[in-house]
Amino acid sequence: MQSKTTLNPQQSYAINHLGSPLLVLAGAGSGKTRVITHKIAHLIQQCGLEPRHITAVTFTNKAAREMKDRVGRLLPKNLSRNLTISTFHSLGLGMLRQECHHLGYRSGFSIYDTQDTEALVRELTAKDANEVDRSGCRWQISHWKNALIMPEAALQHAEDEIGFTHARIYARYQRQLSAYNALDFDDLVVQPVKLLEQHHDIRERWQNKIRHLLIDEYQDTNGAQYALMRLLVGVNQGLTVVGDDDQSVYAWRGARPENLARLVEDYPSLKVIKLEQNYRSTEHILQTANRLITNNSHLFEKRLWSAQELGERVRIVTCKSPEHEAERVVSEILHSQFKRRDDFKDYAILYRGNHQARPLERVLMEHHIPYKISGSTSFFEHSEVKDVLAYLRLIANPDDDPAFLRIVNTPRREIGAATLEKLGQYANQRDIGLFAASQELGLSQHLPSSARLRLERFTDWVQETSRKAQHGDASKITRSMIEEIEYRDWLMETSKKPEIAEKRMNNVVELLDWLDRLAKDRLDQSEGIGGLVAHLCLVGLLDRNSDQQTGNEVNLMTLHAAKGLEFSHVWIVGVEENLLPHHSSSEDEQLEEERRLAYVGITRARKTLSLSFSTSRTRSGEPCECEPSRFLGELPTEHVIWEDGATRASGAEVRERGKAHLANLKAMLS
DNA sequence: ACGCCACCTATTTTT
DNA sequence: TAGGTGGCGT
Repeated sequence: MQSKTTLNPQQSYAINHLGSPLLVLAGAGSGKTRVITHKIAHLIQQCGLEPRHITAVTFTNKAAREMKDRVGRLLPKNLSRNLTISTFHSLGLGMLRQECHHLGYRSGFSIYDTQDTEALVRELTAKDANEVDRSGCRWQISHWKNALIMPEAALQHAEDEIGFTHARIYARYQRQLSAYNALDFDDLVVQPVKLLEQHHDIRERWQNKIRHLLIDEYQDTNGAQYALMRLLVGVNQGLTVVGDDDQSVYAWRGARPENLARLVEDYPSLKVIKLEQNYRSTEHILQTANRLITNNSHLFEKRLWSAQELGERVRIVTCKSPEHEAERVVSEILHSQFKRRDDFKDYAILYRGNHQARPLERVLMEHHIPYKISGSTSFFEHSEVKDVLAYLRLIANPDDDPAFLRIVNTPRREIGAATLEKLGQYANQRDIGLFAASQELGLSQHLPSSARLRLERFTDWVQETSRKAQHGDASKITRSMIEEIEYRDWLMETSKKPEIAEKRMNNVVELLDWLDRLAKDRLDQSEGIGGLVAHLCLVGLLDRNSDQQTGNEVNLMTLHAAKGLEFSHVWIVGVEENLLPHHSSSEDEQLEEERRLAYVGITRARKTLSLSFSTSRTRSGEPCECEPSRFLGELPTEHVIWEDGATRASGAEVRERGKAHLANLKAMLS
């Protein structure tokens, strides 16, 4: 690891460079985050730039939070306070919150997550028979948005029947969203782009606010994000982007690594700096990575070097089956951990697809080894969390029909399908939202008076709560709201077991606690409940996981999820043809992305790296033979060593080690 | 409103 | 093979 205080010449150059846009090509483990954090500190302390004029953008909330922490440690507290360090999406949300009326949105707008947009597409295609590929359509819509292609353009350029259908759905989708006064995640970048393109004055205002923009993981930017970046960078050209084309593994979701090249064209005065010294891995590992990636075509040549010792050779292990592979890996980890006296958390097992975690998980469990699988279901997928958020959404945004429908009868209010059907028709005719429709007296003619009464009770209650929310403390009102609707009872009623109801209620309580903290943090910004909810939808509660990251557990995750992390000891399993590279990635470009994925995995390792593959596995139920990945053949023979999985650890030996470990555990407990 | 059966599909995932 | 979804029946 690089010492805390020193910077190498390239890093220093990147930090000190001012006056023209800067592209930092930062190889794996070359200290790119350090460059960004130090540059921020430098801009403030040496250049006298005010913190509020600096914005740094990352791709995940976690990365943003870590960067905030690190900058905070470099600066006196009062200086880091007004910095903006956030994701593109949060940045966009902030802009929209101030300027949404210029785009026809009303304040209190809702943010729709993936599930919400899925539901919307489902609704839009309900009558179109089941001949529409819904997930494909949603996928396509997102790609259009990421490429800044508006519905009209999509319609014009549709090439086939499917494209045409999807484009028509896209147009309706977008219309529906704006009727709901709602934005999807992609809109959080696309709409700010529209805003800045259309309004010179607003653009200048934002350019004046953001005097220096820094972007991390730049190779992951998509078309819309690139456009936003360009619009935000003003005449003073305060731009620093850091990225690595060899670690671009998100093209499949719209990332455009060619944005690196575009930068050279769009900013003639661009300065390019390469960070090539790796502080992470030993020589054998680094050279293995270097060799693999030379098989890709490159825009910028880059050669990582390390001042570290040679270390151990990279091992390639042949196994009979994924089960055998899992036993082998686990046994090796036990052995190594015992021998080196290090922690389970120093070990990571990486794989291409989530399903590969299964056999590993089973074996780890058998041996009572603590492990952590990253990428579990999000907190927000729990129905109780969605319910509460839907309440808050409706209170902030009466036009949010999906929220209305979700909660109108949850808990039960005896407002049934027939009533909602009539309500929907009425709303449709008059082109208003369901909530507005249910408040209109004219509706009485269409509904029996008992239904009318129940509906009225609900809407009156929502309106009253909404009124309270405008003045009072948002989290307190949410708490009393949960009481008023007797949500706990509803959970008791609908859950199979009381323990489950309790667990679900705990989730609700956790959400409320979060709302508390959030409201306290942002008291000065006088956000409405809508603002809080929007923020919550974006930032999520992911942070709560990192709080509990004290556990000493073996890490299991996909290669994608491993990007940006490092571990002393890394295993990559399933390094097979059709798996890595994945069978659907046969074209050159896709193959290169698969190779980068392998590269990312390899460069996560500090001290030891092992790659394994099976010679057979069951594929879609059918057993099949498999070949070692072509990438293995591309590795430098002098840095790797091939081993036969069967010879090193027999089943008996695995069990033996397992027993020893178990005895260890027992000894520790007593 | 719920549960069961049949069918379909099977990368990577953040916001 | 397994898990998820949609439709239908109680």
